[in-house]
Formats: sequence, C-alpha cells, structure tokens
Amino acid sequence: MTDAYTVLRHCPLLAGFPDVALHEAARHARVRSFQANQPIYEKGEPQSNLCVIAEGLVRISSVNAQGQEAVLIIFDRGTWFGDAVFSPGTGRVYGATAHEAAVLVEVPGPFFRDLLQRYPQSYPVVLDLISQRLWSAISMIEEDALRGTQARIGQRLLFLSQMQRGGKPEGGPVTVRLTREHIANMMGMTRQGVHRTLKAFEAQGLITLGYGRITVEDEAALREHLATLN
Amino acid sequence: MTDAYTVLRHCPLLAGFPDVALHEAARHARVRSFQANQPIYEKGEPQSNLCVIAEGLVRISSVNAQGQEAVLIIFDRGTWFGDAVFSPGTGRVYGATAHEAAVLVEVPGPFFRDLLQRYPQSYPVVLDLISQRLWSAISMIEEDALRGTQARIGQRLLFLSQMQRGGKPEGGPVTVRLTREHIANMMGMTRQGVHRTLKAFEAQGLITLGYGRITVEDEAALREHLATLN
DNA sequence: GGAAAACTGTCAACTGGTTTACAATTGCTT
DNA sequence: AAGCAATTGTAAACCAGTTGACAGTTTTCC
Repeated sequence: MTDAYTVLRHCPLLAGFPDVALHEAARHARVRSFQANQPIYEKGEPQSNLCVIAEGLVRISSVNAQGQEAVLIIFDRGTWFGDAVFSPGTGRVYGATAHEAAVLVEVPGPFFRDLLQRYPQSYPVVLDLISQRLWSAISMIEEDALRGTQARIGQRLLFLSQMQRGGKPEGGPVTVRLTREHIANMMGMTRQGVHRTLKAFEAQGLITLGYGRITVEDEAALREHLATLN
Repeated sequence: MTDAYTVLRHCPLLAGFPDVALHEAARHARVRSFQANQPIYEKGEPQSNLCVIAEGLVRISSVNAQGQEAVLIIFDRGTWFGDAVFSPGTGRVYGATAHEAAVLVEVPGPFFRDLLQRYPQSYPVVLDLISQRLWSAISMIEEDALRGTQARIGQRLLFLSQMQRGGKPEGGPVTVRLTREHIANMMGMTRQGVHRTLKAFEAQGLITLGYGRITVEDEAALREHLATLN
C-alpha cells in the first residue's frame, strides 16, 4: 500500500490532523522508492522533508572521519524521521540509509511547518512524540552508563524486536534482520565482542542466530534474564 | 533576581510567548528555593510542572536498583527542565536534585499546556528547542559508540564549561564545580579511571584540578587536542 | 553453476579500565 | 581548633573487550 494519504493517516506523528489536512499533505508529498543500502540523505544536506516509512526499514547513522559508522537507530514502517523538520535552517544532522528496500512518503519541511501552524490542535501530539524520543535517547545514555555489555546488548535486542513487531502483542519468536556487525556498530563494540555475548544468549535458549538475522525466541524470558544480571 | 516574570522572560523555551502570556504564567507560577543536594523531584512522581532555573545548578539523574547514580546532565540558570511537561499522564521519568543551592520558578503543567494552546505561535520555538535537546542526546550516544574514553571525557568537559559560561563568549578559564566522582557517573566509569585521563589533561596544561572543581584553562586548546585523538 | 562478496566463527595476545585497598588532603561542623 | 566526612591520589592484580589474523559459511550476482 503506497497510497500517500493512507500512509500519512497511519503515522502516529500526524494523528492530531483532520483528514482534510492529510489529504492536502498527501497532494504535496512525494513517494520515493529506495533499494537496500541506498542512501536517502547524507549528514549536512540542507533539505528538511518529513519522511514517513510506507514500506521497509531505514537506518539512521553517523559516519566519522575514520569511516566508522555508528548506527543510531533503525526505523520500521509507519514511523517518521527527518532530523531537521522542526528546526528550519539547520541541515540534516545524521545520515539516513535504506536498510532494506524501502518506500518513503516525503512531505516538504516548509509545507509541513505551515500545516502545523494552520492546525495547531495537532501540536500536542507532536510534542508528546518528540518528548518520548528524547526520553528513549536519554534512557540509552543511562543504560550505557549503568549497565554491563551483556545487559546492554540484550536490551537493544528487545528494543529491536519490539520495533519489528510494530504494535502487535508479544507472543512467539521475533526475527530481527541485522548482521552482528550492525549490532556492534550500534553498541560501540566490535563484531567479535558482540559475538561472545550473543553466543551465550543462544546457549541459554534465549535467541537463535542465523546468517544476517537474530531471532528472539521469547521476549519475556530474555527480559527476565536481563533483570538478573549487572 | 527572583522575580518570576523576569526569569520566565529570559527562558529561551518561552521566547515565543507575548508579554501578557508570561505575566499570566508568572502569576500562576510558584517560586521555590532548594539547598545543595536537596531533591526537587523523584523518578515516578505524578507532577508535571515546568521548572525554570532562576539561580543555581540542577542535576538530572537516574538511580538504579543497586544505588548507582547516572548523572544525565547538569542544567544552569536560565534553562528549563521537567520530563513530563509535554506528555500529560506520564510521571517524572528521571530525578532532579539541586546540585548547588537553587531557586526555581515552577509553572503547573496543565496551565502551561493550556497556555501553549492559547498562544499557538509559541509552538515552533518549543519544537525547535526540544529537537535540539534530542540531537544533543543522540550525539552523546554517537560519541559513546565511536570515540575513546579520553575524547569522551574531554568532550564532556567542554560541554560543561560551555554550560557554565551560559551564552558568554569563549575566553579565559572556566571552572566547573563537579567532583571526579560526578564526572565518572556521567561517563559510566570509575572515579579512578576518570582520574587518569584528567591527570593527563592537566599534565598537558589543558585543565587544572582542584578539590571539587575542574578548571578548563583554554577551551579552544582542549577542543583542538580532542580532535587529534581517537 | 560458479566466482566473488559478505557474513560468521574462533583464537591468542594485548590493553585500557575496573577492582580493591589504603593514605593524604580539603572543607565543613561543632 | 579539633574532629569528622567527603574528596582525592595512587598502585597492583585482574579481566572484559579489543586487535589482528584466518578459515568456514551463506548469499548474491554474473
């Protein structure tokens, strides 16, 4: 389903807008497809589109001078991103890449900001959602500071599996399509270091490892295990 | 100066409001004083006041089950905080403590949210500032992932000295009033581990160490030094 | 179908930060 | 002014994670 209106209507960020507004936004939006690993935008680009994921996964990351990539987060369909949407004048702060084949609905930044002004009842929802992102970023900083690597890796797996599920209720196994190296880049660790912990989790029956994917067999059991350590 | 209106008027978050609105806010506000290390609110409290710092320093932190404290950030006068302001219904996500004697102007959450609705022109400023906080949180995650401990500690010192200066131009030495242990708690390290790096910085003439304080002698030189390592 | 590329598993040496322990200093309190 | 609590300095043993190196596996793409 790549109908722009439908995609926007299901995006939580836009939940506060009436239908008229979203139909208007859909008319101004542009639908673009990306292949796996194709860059969507690079750090520093001056654009400020709001991007909503209609299909696929998007990786937000930052590459330093030495070419090391820090994967900051991976967004799933239905979510929105676009660093500079709310700060006109600033360029993109991080880079976005299609993690797997993806389809995006892009609403131009200036148009979106204008739409917000015209439908101010939508602001509380937007503020609430940005606040939640701020908290989840801060809680990652907190975990980095307080918990050991095992707990941090496990927590990240839980986060990724929750994202994979979307909003569906917790139940059977959830498969996250990420390489060990991606996990390592998210954790600021090496592939080998992550490997050791994942193997330990697998030995305990909490996860199953595959080529380019990690399956969380039982989220509740993993969560419970993490509570015991560190 | 603990006149509520004046404090609110100088808070960047409220820059989008006309004077009338801020006078009204000042009338609904409550001014409270705290002694050093006195708790302002604890994690989980149901209140959602917006707090603006009229005087002093405020420490935002999280304490885990084992009693370890992660210092997330230290706010200076003129800045605002209050986790749940924009997400009614949520309790406080982190704890706030007066780091040194402080005076706060507290605007009740429900009143503030109502004021936003009545003066929607103020929303863009608020969104912009929250976005910036989100970025600075994310850039910390990024640094945790990509840079070594020396660079991370140095970067944090720069951040703290900038905060200490307020908006004033960079110039002479800036003294940050924090113990080595607080720094360690911000970095997720031990006091001894931090000590080694700080001593190295001191040996290079970049900083001076004192009892309960660290003086950044030359911010530009420190910044330049950090660029060379890791 | 076969070669190249990407990903994974594994191991030994190394190292930076932790742990543990104790002494010295500073500043506040009475 | 003495006494006590908080902060700081220091050093050795330890250890988790990195580095570097290589072989095996899975996938992709001609």
